[in-house]
Amino acid sequence: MTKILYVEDEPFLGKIVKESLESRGYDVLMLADGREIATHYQQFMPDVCVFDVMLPFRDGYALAQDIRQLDKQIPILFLTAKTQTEDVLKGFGAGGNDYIRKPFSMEELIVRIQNLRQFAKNNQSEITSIVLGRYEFLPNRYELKCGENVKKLSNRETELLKILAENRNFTVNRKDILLKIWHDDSFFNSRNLDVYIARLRDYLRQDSQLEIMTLKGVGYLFKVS
Amino acid sequence: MTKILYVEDEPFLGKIVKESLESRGYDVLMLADGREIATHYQQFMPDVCVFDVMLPFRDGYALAQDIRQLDKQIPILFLTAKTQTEDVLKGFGAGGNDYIRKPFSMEELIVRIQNLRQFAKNNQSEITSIVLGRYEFLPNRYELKCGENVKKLSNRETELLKILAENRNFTVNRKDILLKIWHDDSFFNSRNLDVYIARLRDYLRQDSQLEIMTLKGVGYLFKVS
DNA sequence: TCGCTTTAACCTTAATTAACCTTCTTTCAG
DNA sequence: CTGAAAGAAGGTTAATTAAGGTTAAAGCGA
Repeated sequence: MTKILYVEDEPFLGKIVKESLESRGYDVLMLADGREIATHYQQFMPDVCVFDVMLPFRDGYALAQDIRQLDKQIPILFLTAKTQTEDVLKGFGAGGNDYIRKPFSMEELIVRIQNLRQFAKNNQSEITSIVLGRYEFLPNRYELKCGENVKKLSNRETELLKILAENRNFTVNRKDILLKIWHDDSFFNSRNLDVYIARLRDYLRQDSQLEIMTLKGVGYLFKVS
Repeated sequence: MTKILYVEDEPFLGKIVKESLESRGYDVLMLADGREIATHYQQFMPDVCVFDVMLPFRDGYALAQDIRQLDKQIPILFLTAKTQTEDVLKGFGAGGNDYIRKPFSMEELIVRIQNLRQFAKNNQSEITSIVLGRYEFLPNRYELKCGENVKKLSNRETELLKILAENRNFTVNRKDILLKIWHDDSFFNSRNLDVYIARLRDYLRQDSQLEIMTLKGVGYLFKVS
């Protein structure tokens, strides 16, 4: 079931859109404004975000930037009455992935949501197993297998390895990891991350082809040949 | 360099769009119709497709279906004067990933192309390799190979060698390097660059054909025969 | 109490700063 | 016009600092 986080301040339109999406099998959380967006995001864990641009307190662009701090992948779609090209540019600049001008048809909204969703899915399609050299990582089961040997991973270990494995052969910023796992990049959490990196390196020592490489001042690169 | 396969039958509009994209550094192949699309696709190997919908012989939707036979991943963007929602639906149904209504602004087209490109990029890690004389440089792996010998490079070393290698046999300004790596060309960072240049020279000493030549007051020239 | 997470202490390595050396370039006396 | 002196630009190597690694011990919540 695809979950949609929808922020819309016009209650009448919001109600129609929400019900319309729900009638097609989407699970929709609608907010009237974007205060506390991060909290709602982390609790609801949506698959797609749909933001009206003009909102009280904080506009849709600001919300998109907040969400992008937490998740680089999740599709964000803007919905707005603004028709100026520069608004569209601003939307993409803020990390949005699509931009629909009001008035729009529900059909178009749905097809664009599906499109974004499918696109994003290719990046991380319900990962139940990731092969890492001689190892097999089962994030949903909190397990790391190496042949017959099954190592149980803790929650933090799994979260971290999941981020690294999803971005294998790409660099991941320290800051992004900290925000994603600890929701805060203070000094202590930073040292905390070091501890978990050391543990994962230890667990992955069986295959010399695997390497969690440090990029000082930047982050990590999990090399999987 | 991003390659765009653009099919447009209105020569006047086509010319403007093509030149506009080219002026921004895109490599554009424009076709006036979609006959032979598969051949052109396979020869040109574009990164993004942009199709007008109404075309002689075969419409944009049909072209999209053809392309999808060959490549499930490549982003396809439709460009059309049609404003009916059902056309948009048809576009997505045919395997398109975005749909812009004419008239559109070049800025919006470009930002939507960039967005699609970035999205698609996440799906495949491209391992690039630059051959430098007897060495092989793998910037994404932070490695410099010389035969069997693999030297791990640090973040700064890699960033610098990447700039030099990408511009091999061309001069690179000191200032550009400083701004790109250190985001600031103050005295200290300038001396910092000297230190890293010395290191790279040391690492590359195995092949006397390679030379990082100093152009005093200008920058460097990485000579690779 | 057990297992995980956090804090802490001490160690290692990359990045920066510093010190001193070399080489180009400019300039000005001859 | 020539060529040494002076200064700027950069080279080289070493020292320092800051980022992160490692291991152990202390919290802390079922």
